[in-house]
Amino acid sequence: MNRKNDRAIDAFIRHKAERGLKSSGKRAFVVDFFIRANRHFTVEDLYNAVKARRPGISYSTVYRALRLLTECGIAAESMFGESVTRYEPIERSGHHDHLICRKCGRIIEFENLEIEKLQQRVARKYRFTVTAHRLELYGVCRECQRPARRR
Amino acid sequence: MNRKNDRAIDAFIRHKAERGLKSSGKRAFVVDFFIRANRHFTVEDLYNAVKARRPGISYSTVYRALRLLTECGIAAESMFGESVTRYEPIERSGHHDHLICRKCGRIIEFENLEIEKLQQRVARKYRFTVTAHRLELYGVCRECQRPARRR
DNA sequence: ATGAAATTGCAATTCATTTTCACTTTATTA
DNA sequence: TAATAAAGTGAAAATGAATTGCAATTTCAT
Repeated sequence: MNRKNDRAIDAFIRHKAERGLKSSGKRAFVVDFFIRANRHFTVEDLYNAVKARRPGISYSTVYRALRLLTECGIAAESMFGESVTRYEPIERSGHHDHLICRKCGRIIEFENLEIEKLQQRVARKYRFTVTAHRLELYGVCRECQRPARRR
Repeated sequence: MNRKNDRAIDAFIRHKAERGLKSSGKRAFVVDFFIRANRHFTVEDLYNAVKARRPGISYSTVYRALRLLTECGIAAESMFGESVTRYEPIERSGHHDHLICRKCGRIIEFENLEIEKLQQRVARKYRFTVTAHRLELYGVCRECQRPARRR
């Protein structure tokens, strides 16, 4: 949605102002690209995607942009037990969880409000204020099971 | 209690046999210590705890022991968005999830069968076979909220 | 007891990520 | 608009957790 992207970009601009940061075309490009893509990226993924459209942006810049995006609440880090960190728009991460196939690496997103409600209930029980959560189910996806399987 | 530890140790011995591994007092000590402690450790934690009781066991040995424990299903890796990996007995990890305080780092365990059931339902919907899962709620724990409440 | 194979410790290596630093760009002020 | 202070940048170096190579040591089936 454009609305959502605009909100994210506003948040980024606000964050820049708060921290006394200056503008930069390169960083803006990365930030914009990330927000518009609206999907998860590893740093490498994002770097390559950005490079394809606009060469001359370094890894450092991508890392630094991603850090800012995380700080201002636009992106969220997620580590699926891999060695690399993935980043995804927080609007999404706030509302979905993941099924992760250990065979092919596919990541399926799902959301389930009932589970989220139960999570809140658990937190309340411990007088815990939840600011973020992560739910991941690891296993084997449908396709990877195909070679005939009983049960 | 003892039953469970025995089962874990049996599993380890079985795994050793399957893979043609030999015995080693040092490794056995680490494995035993981990199983008996029945809690989560970072590699460093475990290394230090082991060293206190029995010096002369290297980091490498701890790492390698932990890898074996993971391979044979006794331990599970879990990364709480920190830079280090934690390991915990899988008997536990299979049945509980975590509340993680972002202020003090405290980790509270909880279990909730309803959530687990819902997870299974989600998996079924996607024809996904779940072999492991992870649910973490991040936020601020009860104690860390107490002194707060500023002006 | 022998010898093939596993284990160990240390150092070296890997790999993702972060930081440093010399240089460039931005933006505020004069 | 020029001066200037501060942020941004890329490339390389540094960091830090985890892994690995290797020589020396230990295990164990024979």
